[in-house]
Amino acid sequence: MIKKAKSGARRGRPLAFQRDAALEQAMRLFWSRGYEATSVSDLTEAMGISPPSLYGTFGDKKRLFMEAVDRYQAGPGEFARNALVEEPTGERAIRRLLMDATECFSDSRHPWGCMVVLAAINCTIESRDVVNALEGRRSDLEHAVRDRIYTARAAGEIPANTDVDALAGAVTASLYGIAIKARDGASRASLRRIVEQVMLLWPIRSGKVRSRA
Amino acid sequence: MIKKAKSGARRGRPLAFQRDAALEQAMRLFWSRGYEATSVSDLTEAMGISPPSLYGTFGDKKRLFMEAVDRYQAGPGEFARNALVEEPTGERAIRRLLMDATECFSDSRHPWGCMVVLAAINCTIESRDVVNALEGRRSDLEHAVRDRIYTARAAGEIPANTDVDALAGAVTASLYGIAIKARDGASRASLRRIVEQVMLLWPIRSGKVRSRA
DNA sequence: CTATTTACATAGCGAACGCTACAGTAATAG
DNA sequence: CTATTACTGTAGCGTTCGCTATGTAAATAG
Repeated sequence: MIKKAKSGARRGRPLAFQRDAALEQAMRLFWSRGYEATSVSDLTEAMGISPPSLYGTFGDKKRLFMEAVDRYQAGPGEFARNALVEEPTGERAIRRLLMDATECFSDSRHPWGCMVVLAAINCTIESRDVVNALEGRRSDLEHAVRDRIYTARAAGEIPANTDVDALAGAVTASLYGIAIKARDGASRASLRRIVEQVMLLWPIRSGKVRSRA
Repeated sequence: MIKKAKSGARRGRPLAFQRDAALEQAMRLFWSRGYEATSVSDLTEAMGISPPSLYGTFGDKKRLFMEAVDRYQAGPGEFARNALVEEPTGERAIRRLLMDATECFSDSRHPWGCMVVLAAINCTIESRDVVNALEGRRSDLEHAVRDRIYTARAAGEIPANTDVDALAGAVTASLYGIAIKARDGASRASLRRIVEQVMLLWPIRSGKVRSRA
């Protein structure tokens, strides 16, 4: 087992690879293929290290995946938290969430789609931990979206009788659907137009929920 | 190799199992776990047959999966085509599509979510055929939804300047998102409310696209 | 220097993968 | 009956899976 040192000169032979760069490659592989479809030999090859180095540095395949998910959410997936926190109104926050998701999910510089949505859909029972972990991340997002819309309603931005849960559900469902469409190769322009369409759901302030024609 | 006979008395030893019932079990397994995460031994156990019987009757794992997808679309997934064909107006067709999808995807009598959306997300490169096949099915659905909305627009049900592609994209993205939420265990009631929310996107007839508040 | 610590490289573990060879069994054809 | 055809059960093929035992190399500690 390879131990970690906090700082200064570490006792033994130093790592012959950059931990961050190797983790980045693992993230990309897990992102594009998913947890179980990415084999340890796929990983070692992409990371440029041997199996004992992988296990010594990252524990095992499962912990490497979890760390890759953390890296995803702190890196390419950072847009979600930013959008919900940095925008002054609920509408701008949700619009930016969906628009930035569209940009990220269709960025040609990395795999298409959302790692949190797509990386652990098809798993055997042995990988239940991983499935539950990503399910938890999705649940966290849904709660954050709901909270942001509640805040907007409390601020009087939308009618008091707005069904916040349903609106948040529609927003996150759209996000998941956009992730799948991006994975399928949908153009960025088409995804943007979908976002514009979804944003028409945002309630008007007049206090009356729009009814059907 | 086991050959097929069209009718009448077949020459050799008869099948010791019901082909349809075995295929049904295979469909359920592929539906709940996905293509690669379902092993041939999982399949033979659930189908109650031995590997040579599976290979003799269905070809190989890939062809069995394809046939299971056909069975899914002709059975539990039949709602999609029905909704688009049987309803008199575009709005009722889309509403029924999403509502029936919600019922199907959260039906406790079979696996949650949509097989076409979820059964081949995480695959290795060797299963590219399977991935492309499901991608094609999704593309077919999107075209059908688009066509149905075009028809509605041509019939004057919605404004002539409606962005049909974007609307169809939003509908199918919602459908995919609902599939993922159902897989995650979302309640049927919450999904229904999401559908109601999404249906607020349906354009009004007055000829003026709704603007934001 | 030696001792200790840590990481690397090779090589391979047991198990599961998709799939099939082989022998036997149950039907029809004549 | 025998011959032919078709399916079944057992047993195992070669490969890959996640993971690790073993021995060596490269750093610090004293």
